[in-house]
Amino acid sequence: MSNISDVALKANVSIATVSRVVNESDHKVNPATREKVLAAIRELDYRPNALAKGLLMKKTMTIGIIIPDISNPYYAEIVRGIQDTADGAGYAVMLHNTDRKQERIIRYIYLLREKSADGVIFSGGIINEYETLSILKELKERVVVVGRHAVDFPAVMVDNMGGATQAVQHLIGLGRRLIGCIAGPEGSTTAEDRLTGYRNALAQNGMAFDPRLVRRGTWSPESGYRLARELLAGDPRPTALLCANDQMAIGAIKAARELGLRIPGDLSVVGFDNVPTGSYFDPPLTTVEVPMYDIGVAAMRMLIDLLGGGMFEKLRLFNTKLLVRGSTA
Amino acid sequence: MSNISDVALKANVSIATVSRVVNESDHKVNPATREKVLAAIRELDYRPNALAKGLLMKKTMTIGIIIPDISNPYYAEIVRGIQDTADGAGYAVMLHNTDRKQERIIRYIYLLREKSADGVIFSGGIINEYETLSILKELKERVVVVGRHAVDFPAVMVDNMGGATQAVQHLIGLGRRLIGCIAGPEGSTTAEDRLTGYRNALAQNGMAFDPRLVRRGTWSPESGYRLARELLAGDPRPTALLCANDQMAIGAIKAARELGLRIPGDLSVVGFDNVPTGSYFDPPLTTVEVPMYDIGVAAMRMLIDLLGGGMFEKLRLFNTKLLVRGSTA
DNA sequence: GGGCTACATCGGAGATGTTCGACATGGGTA
DNA sequence: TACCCATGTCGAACATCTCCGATGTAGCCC
Repeated sequence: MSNISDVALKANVSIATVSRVVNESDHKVNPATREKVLAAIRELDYRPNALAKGLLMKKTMTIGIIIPDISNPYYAEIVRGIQDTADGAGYAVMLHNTDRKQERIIRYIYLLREKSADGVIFSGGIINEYETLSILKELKERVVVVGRHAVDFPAVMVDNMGGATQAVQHLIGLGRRLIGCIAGPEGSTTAEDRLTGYRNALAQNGMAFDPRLVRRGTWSPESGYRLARELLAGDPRPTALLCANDQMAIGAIKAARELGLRIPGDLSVVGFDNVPTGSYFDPPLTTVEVPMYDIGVAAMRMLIDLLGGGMFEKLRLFNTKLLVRGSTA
Repeated sequence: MSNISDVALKANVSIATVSRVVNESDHKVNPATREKVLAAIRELDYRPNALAKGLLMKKTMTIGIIIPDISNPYYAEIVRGIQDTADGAGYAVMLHNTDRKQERIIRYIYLLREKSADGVIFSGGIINEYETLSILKELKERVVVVGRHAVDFPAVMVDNMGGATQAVQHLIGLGRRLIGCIAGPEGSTTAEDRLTGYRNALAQNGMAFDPRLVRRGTWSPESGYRLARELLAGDPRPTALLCANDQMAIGAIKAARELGLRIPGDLSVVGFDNVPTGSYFDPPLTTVEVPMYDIGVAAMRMLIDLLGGGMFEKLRLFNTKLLVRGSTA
């Protein structure tokens, strides 16, 4: 690969002149010279070496994303929003999956530091997250967080509590009284908030919280299926189910069907997130819409502002929206 | 952030010695000195700067992935396989979405060059791909391709043709004679191969290919839905449908349901890929399984071998497997 | 015991590719 | 002649690795 001095040699000018042409720093360069340089660049197919540039400028135009799992459509959609925005602003993206393992989170944070990433977008917490995330502090104000976290970074959040409350309210409005919940895993703030929203709605309606109606899954369809079978075989048997995400709701519906229960008649089910395929189910899945893509966009915008150094809104809260479809009645 | 000379200063040794300790190059360093250096490193929380290292060594331990769209679960699963393997070998991953736009493909290739990525995994072709991909040649043998492509790189391929043929064979075996096809978009070799497999199966059974039974979608559920409505309203009306991926199959099933058709009775539907939620549908989706995760793993392994410089298998073909579930009978 | 050799250990300096401020040059104008 | 503006050149700096040479010491032979 040719470098800047190859270009300088070929164009018969100095290295600095080439640099000026490439960076269009100031137009203090003779048009004829500029043309010579551009011709040499074309001929050698020269591109400036980003490593050298980054080393000198202390800016790499690269950001890191740390999430639990890209094969989870929830995160895939957020990442897509981040990437489109990053790309538009000239940033490249490094992606890391943690599976919520503390060891990996820490490792990736250090890796991103070594690679001089300009900033990091982090999502998907773990239990003892404070000590873990404080490592991120070393990146000095270069972090945006998606979701509620133990450390105070600029954040994009979702009103998970409100969404869950609204969903349960909807079920109560339909006359359901035995409302079960397939919650997310412990340690996930998203899971906690949705569960809290569920409890709040019960409380607001003077209904008792019954732990026998609650199970904790892992976000996967399999876990939703398994736990729904448990709940539906138990006593009391719920007549409605709030699932902490669509994947588990999908699993739950399958379980109900296998047990001969009609949906929504015998069992109403609400999911969460509004993944693309939810509306294609039979019955179409009632769900709490979370604008994943927009969340990604907002997170990246916030990071760009942060890197820009000016003032900006340190917190962006997204509201959810209940989408009533066929799985509840 | 502290650098190597800070460490050298603190440990009272030369930069070279610190480097030797950090890289454990050879044990030609006094244990006492090593301990001093390690202590300084711990104290300053020093990490070598990957930019400087990469610049010098001409190796960044970073690879690029260029795919159409990470929010497509098919690619998300492949990417997950790539990343797990890359991570295990110490490689970081930069991700780029092209939406199959030539302009973006080219831009990302150049970007990866600028950033000195050690290698690239490419998937998701476009029409005039030869000229586009020949740019990749400049990366000089540092590319692994997923799927059939116009340029000869080491490749991981899927027997899409065989899979489609087997699926149609299955439908014919069930007594279906009017078999429609919702194919993928033009320009995608995956789409072409699956369509060819469909035609081959018809030919092998002495059945005529009827273009009225074929439509081309965009892989999305929406397109599957829309095109299925077209096909099912047309004449002749198909009694079975091969869809080029699960997403479109899901859309097609919804369309059929809305038209009052029973599945699989009135219409048998086969998808392709085996996305995780397919088995949770009602009826569970018969599909051609493509081992996406393993494909990602194989592609990354191949790239690692390629970067290693030794000999290795330049082509890896994955067979598909028909998963007969409830959507066909 | 002295001198030489060999080896273990460590330091110096160059090289990687880039940007940019400081400085040089050259021609034109007052 | 002096000065100024438009261009172009030079060299430092970024952080790292590695070759090569320097230093010191121990062992060995005479």
